Amino acid sequence: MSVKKSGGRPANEEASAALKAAALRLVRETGYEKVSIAAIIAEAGVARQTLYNRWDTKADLILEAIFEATNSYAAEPDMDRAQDYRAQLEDFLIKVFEHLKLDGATIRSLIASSQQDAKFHASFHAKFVLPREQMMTLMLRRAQDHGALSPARNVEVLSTMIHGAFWYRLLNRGVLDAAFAKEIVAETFA
Amino acid sequence: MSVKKSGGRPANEEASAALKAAALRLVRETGYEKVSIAAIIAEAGVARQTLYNRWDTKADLILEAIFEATNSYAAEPDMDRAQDYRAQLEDFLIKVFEHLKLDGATIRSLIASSQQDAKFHASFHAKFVLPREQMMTLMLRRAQDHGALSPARNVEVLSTMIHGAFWYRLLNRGVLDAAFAKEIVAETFA
DNA sequence: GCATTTAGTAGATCGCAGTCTAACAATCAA
DNA sequence: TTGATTGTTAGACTGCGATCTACTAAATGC
Repeated sequence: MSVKKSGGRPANEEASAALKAAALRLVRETGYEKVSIAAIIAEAGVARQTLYNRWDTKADLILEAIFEATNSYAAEPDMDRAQDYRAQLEDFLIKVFEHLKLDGATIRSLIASSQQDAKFHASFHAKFVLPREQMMTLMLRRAQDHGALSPARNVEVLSTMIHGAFWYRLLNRGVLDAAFAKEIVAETFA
Repeated sequence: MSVKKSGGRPANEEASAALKAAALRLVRETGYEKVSIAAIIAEAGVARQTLYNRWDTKADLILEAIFEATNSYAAEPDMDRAQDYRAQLEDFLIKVFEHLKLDGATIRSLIASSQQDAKFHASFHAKFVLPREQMMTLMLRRAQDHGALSPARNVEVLSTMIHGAFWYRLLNRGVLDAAFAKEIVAETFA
């Protein structure tokens, strides 16, 4: 994929980096909707078309910028505590909520954008949504395998309910804090 | 509120009705994003400003159109079955999912719009989201009061998880069918 | 060199939501 | 009847994301 046939001017990687950095800075500072393409390319010192050579939409650019900057937040949960599955889930949720304090508003906007553009939805779902959902399902399945969760429970549905709970709070500007994480865990293992 | 001080030309109620009808028809037929204000006012045979005299945004108009047309779908669940709380919740979810087959795409777009406009979010939340959430909480509390659900459960959190589950599926283009309703109910009463 | 290919630049253009303007219409109060 | 008030109309205008155009720049292979 993306095989170069022959020569041609090489893409300027600094331009991509500058665009991502500008986009990230401006979006965190000003908010997704208020940042214009004009502002991003001005800040990056790059032509409009150069941006559109690399990304199809504003949402694509900002997804990649956020994604690169925060990949670590989707990290595999701590395996040292594999003995306590409740605590593991709680830690995971608290870490996710912590990240959302910084980028929650932007992620809300990306979710919104994904509702308006099927191509972007596919990319957002594959890069962002699905991996987190699978990680959650995996954690629940492990808890189930070790007897911490009844074998009768449907871990996929449970994962959707947990994930859904904080999407719902995020999209409705509800509070996402450690107390909510605890409450979700309590209901999950009830 | 909305007290008229004196005279002035009375607002043409037919124009409002025509706008709502045009908006509803076009949105269901063509999709939220693809319908332009120009198309709506052309179909309604009304001036642009007349629309903006009544609604602040496209989202406001379409919310009201959808809301009026489908108020019945948020109806109180069947009280004849008050003896079986699991079945009551399942029926409720199945009814909601049934409605989403018709207007799910539009509601996804309204959720997206509400992420981009704080004023619209407040109105959407008050008119659409909160009533449904409260109805769910009420159903769960009744089940709890009658011993169908453990008194240890947190019904607000449970309600968020149930509601969140189908928001999550809706926003991620997942399947919303009777089987999913059954699965949610099973996990809730597990 | 020179043709070919791919990128970058600057700026015009398009489509659409939302605002503004100016003229006209319908109502009430005096 | 006249003035004040509010609504409707048609259309210009603004702002922004996205596309398109024409030109320039940097690489490759012969």
